[in-house]
Amino acid sequence: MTEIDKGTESKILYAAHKVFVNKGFDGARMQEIANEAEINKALLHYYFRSKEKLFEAIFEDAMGKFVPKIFETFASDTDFLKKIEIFVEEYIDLILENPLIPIFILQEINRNPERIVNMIISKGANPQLLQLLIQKEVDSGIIKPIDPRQLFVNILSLCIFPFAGRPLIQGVLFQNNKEEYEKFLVSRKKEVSKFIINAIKNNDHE
Amino acid sequence: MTEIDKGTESKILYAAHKVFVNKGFDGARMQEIANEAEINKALLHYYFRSKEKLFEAIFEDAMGKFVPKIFETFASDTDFLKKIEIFVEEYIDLILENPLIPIFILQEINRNPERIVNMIISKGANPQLLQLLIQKEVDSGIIKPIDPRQLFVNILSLCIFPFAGRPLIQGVLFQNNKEEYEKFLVSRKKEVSKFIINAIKNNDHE
DNA sequence: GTCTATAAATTGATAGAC
DNA sequence: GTCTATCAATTTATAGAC
Repeated sequence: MTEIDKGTESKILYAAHKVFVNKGFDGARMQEIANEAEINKALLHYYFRSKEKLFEAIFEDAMGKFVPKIFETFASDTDFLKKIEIFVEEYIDLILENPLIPIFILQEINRNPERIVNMIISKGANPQLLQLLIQKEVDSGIIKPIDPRQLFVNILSLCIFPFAGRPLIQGVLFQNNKEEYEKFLVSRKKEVSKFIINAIKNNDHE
Repeated sequence: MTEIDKGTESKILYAAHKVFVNKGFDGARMQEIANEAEINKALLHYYFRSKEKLFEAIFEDAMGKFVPKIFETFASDTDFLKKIEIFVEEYIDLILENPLIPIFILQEINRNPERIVNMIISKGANPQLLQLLIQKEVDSGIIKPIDPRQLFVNILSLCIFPFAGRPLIQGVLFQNNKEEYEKFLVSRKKEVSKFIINAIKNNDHE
């Protein structure tokens, strides 16, 4: 806790977040969460019925922070290429503040793929709108012809993967230099949108 | 086993691969591996001392299939842009045959980041060479100025992420239509290299 | 090499006192 | 609400017969 004791339930949620995000559901231990929260293990079951319920609270919260954001930025009515710049910058910033969330989410959706879709839709995701919006840019000739879904997945890939694969890339490309990799990630905020815009901008158009 | 009984050790490795890749180390159970291999649980410990040792055999094998390949393609002496085409096509094909390996590797390197680096180097990865090679292309004006490491990470992101995030993307963008998503992944073999080449090709140059 | 039986340790969950 | 003590089930690993 950064703040001064916000009550037991908050302490539990904070501790559970830390442990689940680091270890995943299968690797997490209720005892470790209790220790982290500086309370007794039995109290976890008093506030949340089971490990599964406690996990769901944490997972839903993580999804809520990372999924709607994707669709919000693109729903604004700025210039499309500008929207990409803003999205990439803000999304990488968001992940920089919670660098373990991507691998946590990827891990858990693969462990239990069924529950995902409804959760996402309920959190306000509107993939159809986003696709139409991209298609409109293609039709008007502002960007080169591309399947909107491919572009969408490309954008997400470029933002998210470097965090999910961090140990690998940091180890191989940066001799495990944490600070250098941090800089590398920060500089991606500009590099990635440059890369995407170069890829799709239609130079014939004016 | 697709082939007719290759001996106990092979049966174990095949079964362990299946279970570990699907469930991860923490989620895997020795009993399930034994069932899958149609042998007794004690026999697992006879052939491999412990769950940890058995896991390492599987993990090393997975790394061996997916890491060296990255550097091999780029070491050939074809035209650089052609190399990107070939790499993207072949690497996506490789993952299509083992679609769960990416999330498996990402999950396990995050669970135990330390052991990674040495393993990769020992498998013949040569990141320095690849960086120099990209830098040469920049210097000669064939591709636009870019940090070689950024380009490298971009290529990997675009190839790997759509598999790691499959349940999410397939669920949201494809209403969970498995066949459609399969087609989408296959068409990425062409789409991704087009995207990358558009992004980096220097049109001023000739 | 392969099996049955079982040990030994871990872990999620509950009972019951305060 | 919070704690101690403990249950019950699971799970890795080993002993020992064949």
